[in-house]
Amino acid sequence: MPELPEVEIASRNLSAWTAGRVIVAARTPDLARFEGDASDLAGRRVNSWRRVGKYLVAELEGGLAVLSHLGMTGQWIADAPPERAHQRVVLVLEGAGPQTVSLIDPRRFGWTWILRSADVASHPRLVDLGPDPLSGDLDLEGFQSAIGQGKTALKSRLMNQRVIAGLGNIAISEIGWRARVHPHRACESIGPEEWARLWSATREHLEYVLEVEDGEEIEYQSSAGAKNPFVCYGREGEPCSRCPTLLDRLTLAGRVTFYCPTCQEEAP
DNA sequence: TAGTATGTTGGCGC
DNA sequence: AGCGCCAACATACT
Repeated sequence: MPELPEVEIASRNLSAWTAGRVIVAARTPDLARFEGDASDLAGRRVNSWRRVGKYLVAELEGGLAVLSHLGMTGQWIADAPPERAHQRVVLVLEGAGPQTVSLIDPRRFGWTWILRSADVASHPRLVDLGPDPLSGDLDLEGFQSAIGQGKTALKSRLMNQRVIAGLGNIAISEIGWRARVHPHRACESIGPEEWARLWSATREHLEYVLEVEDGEEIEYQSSAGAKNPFVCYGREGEPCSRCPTLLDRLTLAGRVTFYCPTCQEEAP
């Protein structure tokens, strides 16, 4: 599930659960997609967690860091019961507060790395990431210049983590619909007002999802009984909430995008 | 059973 | 060089 907002929530939760506390032991019930030596974590105090695009970074005392990516289905939760399925990494903590935090990842697309803090910024997964749309640094001008003016489809640029870091397949549908810009549009054809709408839509989408998904355990849309919180994603065949048109779907780069054929015209 | 899934990498052809 | 497309990774759910 995780796109930028879910990873941001995970970062805040992990910080609240573990900052200032000592890791007694680290267990890796499933070593898939884990690099480094888990035993290096024992005895280290957690200084902080932060988010970089869709990555989580924990800084530990002594210049060690944990880098974590949630893949498609990963989430960190506190005090997972031992019988909880799909636990891939478990950090056991000392003192008051949750006794463990666990990476739960049914589909096992997530990754965890143990590395030196000094090597985080140059890690191959992080070194080429584009600007983060939630960082205070990025504004409309920076957003537009990051995406650029080529012939490439808007969706491709927004999905490319080297262009802008953190947006995912859901965000692309939501941003396009909110901004009333078709995902197939060549970036060079997008006008100033549309750029302004795209940037506002990006911020509004991210802030909206941060609000609705805030909590200790993120609910996947695919899980039984989960309500679709999105304005457009997953709503093929439902009426657009701005006009009577039924929302449609298209595939680009192997991923489905939902859109309104009336509000989001294919040609400028 | 087949189809689908919120991510990323790497190969191929253009 | 950069893109579109595809397959791969591994699993759960409908």
